[in-house]
Amino acid sequence: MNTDREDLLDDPRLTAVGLLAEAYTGLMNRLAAQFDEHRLSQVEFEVLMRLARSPGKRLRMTDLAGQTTLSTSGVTRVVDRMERSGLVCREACPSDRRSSYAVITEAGSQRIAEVLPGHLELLQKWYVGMLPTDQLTQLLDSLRTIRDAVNPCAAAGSAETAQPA
Amino acid sequence: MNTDREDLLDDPRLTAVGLLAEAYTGLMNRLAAQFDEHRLSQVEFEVLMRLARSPGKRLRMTDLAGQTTLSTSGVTRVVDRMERSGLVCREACPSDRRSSYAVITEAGSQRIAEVLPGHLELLQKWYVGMLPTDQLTQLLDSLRTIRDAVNPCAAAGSAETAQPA
DNA sequence: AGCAGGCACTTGACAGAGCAACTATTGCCG
DNA sequence: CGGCAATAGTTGCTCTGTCAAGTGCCTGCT
Repeated sequence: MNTDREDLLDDPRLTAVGLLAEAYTGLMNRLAAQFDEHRLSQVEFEVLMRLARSPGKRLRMTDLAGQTTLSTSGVTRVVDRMERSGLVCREACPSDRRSSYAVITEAGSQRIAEVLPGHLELLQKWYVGMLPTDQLTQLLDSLRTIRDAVNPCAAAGSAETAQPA
Repeated sequence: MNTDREDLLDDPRLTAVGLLAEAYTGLMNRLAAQFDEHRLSQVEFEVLMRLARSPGKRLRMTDLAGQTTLSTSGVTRVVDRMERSGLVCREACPSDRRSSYAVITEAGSQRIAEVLPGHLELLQKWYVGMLPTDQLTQLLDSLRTIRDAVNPCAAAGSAETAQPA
C-alpha cells in the first residue's frame, strides 16, 4: 500500500544528488587532514586564498562575505581570529569610513605558500587526477553549468572570469 | 620576485575544486529554502531518508553516523531533537544491549512524503535538468569515480549497491 | 569463570556560524 | 542645509556539531 512512497524514495535524482554530496564532502575530508597539520581551518584557507588573489591583497569585509559561504557576521569573527593569529589585518577604507579592508599579512602569504603545494598534490591525487583529461574537462563543464545556474553571482568577478583566456 | 607564489595561486586545480564547491553549496542553498518551509534541516532530511530506505525503517546509531556526515555524538543529538518532535523514535536492539535503533515514525514518513515531491522538482530544475542526458550520465560517472576513491565506505551497502537493478 | 580491552552510546564543555538588533556613516531628496 | 533611508560592520543570543571523558555492555583470553 505504500508503493507511492517507496517509489519516490528510489528516484534516481536522489542518487544523483547523493553522489554529488558524497564526492564533495569526501574530498573535503581528505583535504581537512592537511589543513589541520598547518593549523588552518577550511574557512581560513579560503579567506587567505581570496585575499591573496585580490588586487592589493585586500577585500572589504562585505565582499569577502560574498565570495565565501559566510555571512557578514561570520566574516567579522573569522577575521577577528585570523587577526589575532597574525594572518590578516584590518585596514580602514579611506573613501568610506563605514568600510574596512581585510588585508593578508606577510605571515598569511607565507602560510599559504606552505600549504598550497601539498594541497595541490591532494587535489591531484583525489580529484583531478582520477579522470582522463577529456572526461575532466567535461566534468568541469557540467559543474560550471550547474554553478552558473545555481549561484549566478559567483560567475562574475572571480577567477572564473579570468578563465576563458 | 613573488612569481612563484603567484603561479601557485592560479593553478587550474584550484579552479576545479572551486567549481565543485560552488556547484554543491549553491545547489544546497537552493534546496534549503524548501526544507525551511517544511521545518526540516538538511541533516534531519538526510536522517529521515536514510531510515526510510533501510530495512525495517531503522538503523543503529553508529550506522546512521557512518551514512551521514555526522559523528556519533552528532547523531545522538539529532535523534534527540527528532525524537522530541516525533519524527523518529529509539528502540532497543535485542541482540546487543549497547546498541539502539533509530526508527522512523509514521509522522516521519509522512513528513518525507510531503517534502519529497517539491524536493525532486528542485533537483530537476537546478541540477539534473540542466544537462542533456548523456552529459548527465557522464557527470554521474565522474562523480562516482571520485566518490569511490575518496569515500570508499559509501560504495558498500548504501543505495549505490541497489542501483544496478 | 573472570577479567582486560574494546565498542555503542551519551554527556559536558566548547568552538564556529547565523540571525537580529545596534552603531556609525553615507548619500539622497526635499 | 536637515533629515531619513540604506549600508558596513560588530555584538548578543542561540543553535548545531565536535572532542574528550564517562557508562554500561560484550568478547576473547587465560
